[in-house]
Amino acid sequence: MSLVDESAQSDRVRDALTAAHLYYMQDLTMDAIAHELHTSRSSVSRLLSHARATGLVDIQIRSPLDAPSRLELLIQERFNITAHVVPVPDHATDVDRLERVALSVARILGQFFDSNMVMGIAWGSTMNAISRHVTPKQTHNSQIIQLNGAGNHRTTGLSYASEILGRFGYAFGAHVHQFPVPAFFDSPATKQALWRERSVLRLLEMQARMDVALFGLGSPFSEVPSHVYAGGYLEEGDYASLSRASVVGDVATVFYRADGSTDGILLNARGTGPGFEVLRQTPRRLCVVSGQAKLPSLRGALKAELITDLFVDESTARALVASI
Amino acid sequence: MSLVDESAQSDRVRDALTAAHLYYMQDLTMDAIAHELHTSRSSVSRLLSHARATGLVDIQIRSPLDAPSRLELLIQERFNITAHVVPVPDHATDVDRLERVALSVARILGQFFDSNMVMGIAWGSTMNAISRHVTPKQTHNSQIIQLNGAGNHRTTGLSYASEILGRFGYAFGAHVHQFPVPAFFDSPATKQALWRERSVLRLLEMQARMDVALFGLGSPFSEVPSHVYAGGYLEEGDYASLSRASVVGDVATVFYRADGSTDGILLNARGTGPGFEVLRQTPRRLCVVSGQAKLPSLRGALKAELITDLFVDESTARALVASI
DNA sequence: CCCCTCCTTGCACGTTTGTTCACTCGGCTT
DNA sequence: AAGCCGAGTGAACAAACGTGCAAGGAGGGG
Repeated sequence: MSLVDESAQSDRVRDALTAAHLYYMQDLTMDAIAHELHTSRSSVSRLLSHARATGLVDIQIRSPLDAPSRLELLIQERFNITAHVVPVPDHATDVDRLERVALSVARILGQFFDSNMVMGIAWGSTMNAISRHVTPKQTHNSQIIQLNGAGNHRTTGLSYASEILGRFGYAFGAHVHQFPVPAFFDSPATKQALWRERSVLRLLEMQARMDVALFGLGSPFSEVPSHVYAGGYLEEGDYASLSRASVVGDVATVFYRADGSTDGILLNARGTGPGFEVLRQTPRRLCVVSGQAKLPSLRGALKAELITDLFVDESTARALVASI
Repeated sequence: MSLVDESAQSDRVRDALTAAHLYYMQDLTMDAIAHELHTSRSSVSRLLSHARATGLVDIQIRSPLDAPSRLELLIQERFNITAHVVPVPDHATDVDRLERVALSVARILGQFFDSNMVMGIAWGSTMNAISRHVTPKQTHNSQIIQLNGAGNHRTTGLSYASEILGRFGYAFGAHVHQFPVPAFFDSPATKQALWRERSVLRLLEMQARMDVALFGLGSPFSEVPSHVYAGGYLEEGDYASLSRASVVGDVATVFYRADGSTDGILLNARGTGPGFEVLRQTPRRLCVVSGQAKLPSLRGALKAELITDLFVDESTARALVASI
């Protein structure tokens, strides 16, 4: 980028800031702003879009604390976590549902992440959807780390996962640390060997002291399988083994049962995600769920105490509390 | 308010919250929201207005830190305070100017005030303008206290000042503590006597430990005199005395000279505002200035180190840094 | 030096939003 | 019991807004 571009850039930012001020603080119309800024109304409209898209304008919704929705209260009481229920009409399709929850999360994420923090991020269709909408927020000295490997026997998986991570990193101005290993090793021994490599150890150490974790849930046996299950990461035998072990879901390729337990699930010895004892040390663990298909998986994750903040669509939330 | 009204109220708030979510987080159109909420588009428009007006939706503008305006930087460097420059076109009238600065301050004030805080507030045309626009924000156990008396020889001044204070108190859900004394006593002895009353002492103690002070500036000898000077609070002789003492302005009826000094200004023995040594103990001291007429007054207040955060219109800001 | 490309601009149009007005529906009074 | 009052509603209109498009301009490469 040339010097000229740079100063044009900062001009643009300054104009956007001024426009935002005039629009959101002083309630001028875009017309009036256009006049003050000596440009056209359309340009002001675009400036304001830009200001919103780049996080110069930050719009938050704050419940008066005494009025979180009934559902949020119920979930809070029953599971001792903070719930953020996303209103989605009951007749919405699962795709809509995911998209709308993801959009909401993307907008609110900045409230959980700040300078000098480390955020761990999984990958999958939910994370992908979120990543495409994250509202930027400038931070310093913050890190985004990949929670689990993404390669399979066909590709190194780098592009998909790294695109996702990259978008988060870009939005927050954070360093991105990829985890260049397969999602599942073919043999536990290989994993153990790699887990002694210094480059991997460095990453594991960062995981151990991260401030925020962001993840969706996998649900291997629902009709709408998650990315891991559709993408060729697992084979027939693996499925059978998961089924035998009564697995109901996974978080970052670590599988668990309905009661939240993980002991004796063979596949976990080959998976690359952080063990739950590591995850549970993380102060804030944001879980994003949409669609009732993930309900069993969600129940298990709650049992395992993996979640501190749950983002969930309204009807799934209702189902969660309905079914004692 | 009846029980029915109350629940209708909370229904309204819940709807407003949902609408705000759908509009600001999920980018639906009002039409779509109307459909989901089973109401008309107009109602949604009103719901959203309501949500904004009551602070359910909070819109902030955050400079990327590396790009505060040139003016803000200059002021910061030269006076060691935080400046918030409000963009106002140069050809605006002084009334416009005041109104627009006040609106901006009203919108941003919530960022400086929170639960369990004590905020001291002066009164005058600036405060009046701000009070008519404050965006509500619910707080608990917070207090608003009046910085100086408001009576004159004709009225007790309670209604004017208490309307102002009342609006702030209502917006923040804060207790309001009025200061039922005249702006200036006729004799210093009366002031000293009252200053030993327990009710007054209680107020002075609160002033001494307030967290935020909010005030405008008076400028006795400019063409556009402030409320105190127009309202019959002072008499001919007082003016002469101020003039002899080279007074350039006042903060909450405490007068000062261009160099920030107050010693030997007789009127201060009869005024009721907090002494500067008290004010300077307050962690955040927000000063709102609009119009170049107040420039000398502003310079004096800066010399006296009364200000930690300055809100000022663009052209006055420019004049402030231009003139060295 | 010219041309090509990419980015930005303002206009024109269609869409979205704010607001006025007439109306309805409880609650309270006479 | 009738009637009045105020709050809230949707329809209709007017204002404000977003966006596709063609034109213009700056930068880089041939």
